Amino acid sequence: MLQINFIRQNIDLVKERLSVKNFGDLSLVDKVVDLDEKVRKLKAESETLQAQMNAASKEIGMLMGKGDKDAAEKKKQEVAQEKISIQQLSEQLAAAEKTLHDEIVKLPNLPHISVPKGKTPEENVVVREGGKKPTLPATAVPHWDLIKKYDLVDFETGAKITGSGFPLYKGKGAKLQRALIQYFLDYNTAAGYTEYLPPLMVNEATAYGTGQLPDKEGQMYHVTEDGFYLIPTAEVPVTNIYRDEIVKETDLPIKMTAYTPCFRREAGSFGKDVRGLNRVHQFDKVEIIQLVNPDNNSYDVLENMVNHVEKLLNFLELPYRILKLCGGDMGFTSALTYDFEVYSAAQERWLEVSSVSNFENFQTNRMKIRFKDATGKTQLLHSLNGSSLALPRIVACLLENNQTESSIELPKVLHTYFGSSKI
RNA sequence: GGAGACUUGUCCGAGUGGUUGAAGGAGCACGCCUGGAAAGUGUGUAUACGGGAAACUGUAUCAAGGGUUCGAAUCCCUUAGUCUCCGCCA
Repeated sequence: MLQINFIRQNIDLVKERLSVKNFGDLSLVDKVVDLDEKVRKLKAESETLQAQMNAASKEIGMLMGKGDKDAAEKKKQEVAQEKISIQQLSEQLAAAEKTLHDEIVKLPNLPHISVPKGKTPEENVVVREGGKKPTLPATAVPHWDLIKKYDLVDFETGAKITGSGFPLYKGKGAKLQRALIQYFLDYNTAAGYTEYLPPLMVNEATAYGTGQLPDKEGQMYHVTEDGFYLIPTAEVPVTNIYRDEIVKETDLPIKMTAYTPCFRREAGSFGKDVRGLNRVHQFDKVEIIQLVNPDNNSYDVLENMVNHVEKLLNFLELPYRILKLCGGDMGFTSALTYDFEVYSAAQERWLEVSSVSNFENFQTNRMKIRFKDATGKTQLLHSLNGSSLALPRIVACLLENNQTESSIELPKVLHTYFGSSKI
């Protein structure tokens, strides 16, 4: 959520930045400013009346204390009149505040100054590429065939148990998941991230905090009986750990990592993109999250996280590229996003495996995650997060890119974790 | 799932309708004391929003929401959470 004070003081800048994100309705900015003015006016009126009433009530209390019942009764009558107008005014105020809030949450985060203009994914900018695309044997096949050949994932039985898009990992396929999760977590904790294992279902307030509600409601599985949502990413429960908290400046930065399954309805998606492990309803992911002091440049932290994920891909010996997303392709809450894609050699296409973003204070404003600075002032933190990494597409690439006639050769870092150098 | 107890500031803990944003203590910060420290001692120590150049000031907040009342931390209702016992269960 953007800060209303900031909008009020930077109307033109806000509009200009929103246009980079191709935000359609710039008049919403004016609307929000008008609503804010209305709220403030009503608030001033209402509080003045309230102050009068509080003073009168105190007087009555004092009169009662002195035993002057008649005077107290008289005062009561007077106050009773005022009470009605206070009620009316506070109803108006509450309605105005709700309207303001409903409108302001529709405004997406402002993109960072360096975000390229653009509407479609084609306009994302390739920052750099790394790794080497392999030369595959003539007999090379996509991962969904390799999965069958080595009996790693049973999609059909997964569909029988739950539905399509719920893979059942099996044997070495299951073990590879475990090995990757373990490796990613070890790699992250070695870099100073604290490991968490959060609840996989969250309540409404939590889903709202990271911005999944209200606009991405359809993306999440909803347990209506209890009002819970299955998490679409560890970002949701983990960032909310600090919701409504004021932390000490000396505790910063807060670095957290978590492995969780992720659940996504992906309503309406189908076709060749969703074959095999390319897009599923349940998948495993390890996430990294940082809450940092906004006075230190949080974009340095973003670069740092990008380098962290990039090194991981180097260790996995996968060919990758890093994209800086254009305004139109960025998420609602993000100020700057880098996507990581790995090259799936048999499918001959790039697959997104990580998305690293700086949200500045957009999420923390919603969640009221703050710290006390040196002067004793409370300030919002900046939040950042990224995947390190999402497993299914990594697995797809590991399988495809490392296939030989009779085996799949795993990168060295996984040998100990997997207990073997090949499948 | 059933029965009961409870939920106050950073923490502990008073407080059953009236100058209570909230006693007291601990912690923390600053000062005094000290050669230095401990002890002692003094002062200060929530958040949000609004007004004001500032000093300061108004409103709200005692789990959350609603109600009764001129007035609620205190009374009533609803919800959530914690604990204890029973049931069930990995």
